[in-house]
Amino acid sequence: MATIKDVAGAAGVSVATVSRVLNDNGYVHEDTRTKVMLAMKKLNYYPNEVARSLYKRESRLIGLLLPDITNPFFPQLARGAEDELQREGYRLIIGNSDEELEKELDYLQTFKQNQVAGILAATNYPDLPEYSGSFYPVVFLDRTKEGAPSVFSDGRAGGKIAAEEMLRGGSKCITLVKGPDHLPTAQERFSGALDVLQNADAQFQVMSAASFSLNDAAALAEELFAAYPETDGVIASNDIAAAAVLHEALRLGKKVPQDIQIIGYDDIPQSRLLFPPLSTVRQPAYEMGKEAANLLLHMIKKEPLTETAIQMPVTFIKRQTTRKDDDHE
Amino acid sequence: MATIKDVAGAAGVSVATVSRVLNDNGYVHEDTRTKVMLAMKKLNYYPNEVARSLYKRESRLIGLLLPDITNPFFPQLARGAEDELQREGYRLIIGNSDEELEKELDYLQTFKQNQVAGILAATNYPDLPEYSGSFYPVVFLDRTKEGAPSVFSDGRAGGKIAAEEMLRGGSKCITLVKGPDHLPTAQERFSGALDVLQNADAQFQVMSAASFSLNDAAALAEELFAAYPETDGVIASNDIAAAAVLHEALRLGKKVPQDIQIIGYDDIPQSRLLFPPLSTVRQPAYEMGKEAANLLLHMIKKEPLTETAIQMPVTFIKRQTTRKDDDHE
DNA sequence: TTGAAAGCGTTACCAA
DNA sequence: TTGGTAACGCTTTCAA
Repeated sequence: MATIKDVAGAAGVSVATVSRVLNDNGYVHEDTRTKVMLAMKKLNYYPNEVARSLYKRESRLIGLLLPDITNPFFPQLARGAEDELQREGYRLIIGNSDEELEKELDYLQTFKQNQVAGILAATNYPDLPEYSGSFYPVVFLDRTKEGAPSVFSDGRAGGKIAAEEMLRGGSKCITLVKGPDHLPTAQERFSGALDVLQNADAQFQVMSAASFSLNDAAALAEELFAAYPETDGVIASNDIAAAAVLHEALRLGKKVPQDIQIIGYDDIPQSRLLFPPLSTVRQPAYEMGKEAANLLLHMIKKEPLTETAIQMPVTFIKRQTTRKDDDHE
Repeated sequence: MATIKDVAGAAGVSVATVSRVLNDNGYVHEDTRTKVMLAMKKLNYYPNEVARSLYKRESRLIGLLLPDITNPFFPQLARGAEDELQREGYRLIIGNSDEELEKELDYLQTFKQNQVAGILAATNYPDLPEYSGSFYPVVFLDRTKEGAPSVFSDGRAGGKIAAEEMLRGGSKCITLVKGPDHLPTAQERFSGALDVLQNADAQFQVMSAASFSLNDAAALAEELFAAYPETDGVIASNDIAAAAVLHEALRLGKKVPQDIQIIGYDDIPQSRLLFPPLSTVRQPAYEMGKEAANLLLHMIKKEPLTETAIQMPVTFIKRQTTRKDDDHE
């Protein structure tokens, strides 16, 4: 690979002037500029990012920390971030933590060692000192932290909407599925729904999901109908859980949405391909990724921030696992 | 962040000896080693990867090029690779090409500028000069290239299995969905199935899918039943398409698998949550990612390779969108 | 067994 | 408007 020296040699100038044309700063005569550009073209020169990073003490890499890219919600977040970052010349180093502290710390460590320009973190441990040190800017993604830059959606509102729609459809014996205790986002949507249900004229019960994994979702769905066979409405903790519940309901011969309504959360792409297509509360994952990337970009450029905590709106996607208003039995 | 100089200062030795203990090479007295280790601990020192990379002209970063992480098949590939690379201290820089040449070249370029140690590429353009230059080792993932290291699964066998199972279930009017023309993997599974169908006592027709996107899949499913209402078996190009077909079949009031059998391809995690759970041909995506990472690791270490083209086995996952042997109408 | 110093490819300061 | 050179943090000769 050609270096700046080669270019300087070929153009008959010093590396300093090559650097100047490269970065478009300082004075450089028009003639020598073209000479240099020609040489660069001829040698197919591209600057070594590693050398740049070393000098600048900052690379054009962004660390993206995710619980698990295998969960369909996160790839969208990642894509949103990537597409945004891309345009400014930043790339992503990705790390899946599996929600394990050790893995997370390990990734954080290597992010630092690679002099990342910033970090996008969907973490369960926002209070880690690693996130408050001023090594690099951090934006929390799908998570909040008091006073820290973050992008998330309105979980309480989402939970409320789900419960309201469930009631509107006329369910009288609702099972509310509570997501993993350690996930604040899961708790928020849960408590939003709980509030509504508690003040409503409907019977309801709560079940707890151990995780968002497929296996746990399937197990939960079975338990749910075993424990509460009279359930005629399920507010699931996310779309995966909802799919599992839908699956189990159909397996038991129930008609959806006539016998039982089901509402998911997230609106992952696959949800519309379920049958019946899943009614769900949509989080704008791709846009959240974009917003977070944007915020981070501003921080990296040390531009003043107007807002530091960006809350994205949540919307109800009415498909066919819920009934119409006038569809009550 | 503490540097090697700080450590040297604190330990009262030269940076050279710190480097020696760091890399565990060359002679260093036991006493001075402990002195140095103590200093490192005290200063919470971790070597700057960027500086290392610059000197070594190789970073501990691996470029991972994917069509689209949003397609559920790829996150698994990525996780497999990540988990394997992780153990040897390598991290992933990720790039989604959307199958666009320009984006791909752009990522390849920046991978090089970041001096990646190697590249894992799920590319449609394996013949690009970028892949044959000897800048960095490359392993093709889910793709083949004559004589080049690659990890893929046996598409023809997969297609055959799908067709055989379809026939075994007794379908007589089969629609075979052909995936995008530009995807060799899609063509292979297609031609495998085609071979079987052509030599069988069954009527069949072919439909072409423009892409693997959800929207196209949904549109295709509608067209399929409009064009071939008598279809009693669909061999889909992948699980997304199969989900769409299943969806449409149920919407039309068909019984699955009694009226129509459906077979997918890939076995993405969500497929078992469909109802009825999808019968499909499984590609071991996670393992493929692992194998590819492993192969690449060997190449990076310049270890001799026994095999360079690794073909992974494909298996039929019998769930409930296909009939039993004796289940014929 | 240790240290001095060159070099990896840039950028930026200071002189010219 | 240009060039020389120190510096970024590390590794690796080469000498001592």
